[in-house]
Amino acid sequence: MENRLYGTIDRKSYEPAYVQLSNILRQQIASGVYRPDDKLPSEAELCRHFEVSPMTVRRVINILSDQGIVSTIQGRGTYVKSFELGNASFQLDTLQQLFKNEKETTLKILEARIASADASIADLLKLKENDRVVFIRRLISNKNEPILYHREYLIYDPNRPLIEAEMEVTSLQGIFSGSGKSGLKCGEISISATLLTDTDAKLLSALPLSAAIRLEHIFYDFNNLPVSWGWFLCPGDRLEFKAKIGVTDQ
Amino acid sequence: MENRLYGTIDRKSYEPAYVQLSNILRQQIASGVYRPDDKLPSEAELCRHFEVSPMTVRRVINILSDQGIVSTIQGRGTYVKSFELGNASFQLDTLQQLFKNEKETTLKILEARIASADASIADLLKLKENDRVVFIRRLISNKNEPILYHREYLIYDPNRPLIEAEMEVTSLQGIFSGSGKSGLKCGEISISATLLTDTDAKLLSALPLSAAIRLEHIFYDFNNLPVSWGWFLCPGDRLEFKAKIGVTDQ
DNA sequence: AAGTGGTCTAGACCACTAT
DNA sequence: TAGTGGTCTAGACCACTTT
Repeated sequence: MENRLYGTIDRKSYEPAYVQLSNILRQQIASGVYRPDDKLPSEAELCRHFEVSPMTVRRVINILSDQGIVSTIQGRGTYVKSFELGNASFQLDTLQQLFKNEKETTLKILEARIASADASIADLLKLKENDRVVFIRRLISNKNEPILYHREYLIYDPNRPLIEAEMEVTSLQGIFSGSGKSGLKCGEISISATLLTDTDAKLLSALPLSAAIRLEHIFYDFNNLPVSWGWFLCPGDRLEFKAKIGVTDQ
Repeated sequence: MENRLYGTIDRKSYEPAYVQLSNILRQQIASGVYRPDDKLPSEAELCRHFEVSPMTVRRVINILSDQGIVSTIQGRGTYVKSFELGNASFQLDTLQQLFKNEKETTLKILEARIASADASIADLLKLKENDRVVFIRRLISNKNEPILYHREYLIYDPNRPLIEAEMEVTSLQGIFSGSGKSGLKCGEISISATLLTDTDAKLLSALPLSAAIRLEHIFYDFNNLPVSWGWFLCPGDRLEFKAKIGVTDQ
């Protein structure tokens, strides 16, 4: 094959060799030196040209493979992938970043009380009907514009002081850190679209009959028991979740 | 420290040592042997106990770190992380899977014609106003229920036969593979909530004034020029994007 | 000084694919 | 048989943190 290898690794750089090499290859793919379905040079060739050990090249290929940029076939070679829509991933850290500017983001507890579980909540939290639950409503605003409205049902734990601690919460993490003193292990979140009710729209200073993103969540403790169920509402125009896809030459 | 290490690696297993070890550690974390903020045994200890080389242990720690389960601090140790909401990621492969059952999923081209770009489209696709673009409307249905309505504006390329090839497309990938014969390099996608217009609602057999997920996309070729801009609409109740978060003991 | 994570080497052996 | 990716070793050296 013709030699399309170029670039060298600066051993004096603070950047590790594997970072440099993966950047070199990613840029060559992004700039079209290697096109989708092209075969990359073999690992042995990469070792020789860039004067690194097999393990280092292996690491680089794994990184590119994890990023969905190349795929490997044992015995055949490493090939450039064309991007797939399904690889796009939306990160919730957009939400998290709301809380970075603490002074601009405020969290207000609208309501916090002990209630009794109706059939659907009992089912979700694996309780009996009429068992006690904690019901909390929160409003999160940025620069005095309400952005998120959160409703949550928590397993009631008489040993846990609940409301006081919540008042100071200024991070999204903090909202849930109080839930269940044994700690949360995992959870599921789903995203959907919904129509705001009149009362919800008023709370969020949104127009009646406007659309909103709904983020529903359920969290489990280390005994795999549900601890919290609830959902966030966010008016369609106040928050945007973005995803990048494909190779970027940064 | 007390010795909480247990489990062994089966060298005869078809599963590589690094997979076995990362599963062992993940399960111990999931089952509460190591709790959030706990320190894992040092890499040297793991080497000794599981009788593997430092590189193998390193690889395992990197995997767990990539999965957001542990974090490492040089000179101090490896610690179990409590899960962060911001780590949740929604994958679009939910969409992709629609097309897995080819017989149940159909794609209908509602319209495909050459149009002239208005100001906003010219701006997005980096054209001049009134330049020619290809406008396509598609309806994607599952078991005869419409699920996605797609509108797309493509750079017009007189050398490319457009419509014929599109008719046979039965994958989400295929929708875009025709766009720009030089191939697509990357793109951006954003997700938001919107209200369906009356005509859109009719097309999607949805109630008027119902909410929908809107996925807007723009794709670029290897010259970093925009090739395609458009959006999908999906009624709020027909498709759900889910994310898992935290440690799962699978 | 001792312990920790982080990078890297120069090989070995294996499984798979092509010819 | 030769070439490819995949796993793994048994060290080395470095940077950082703790004591």
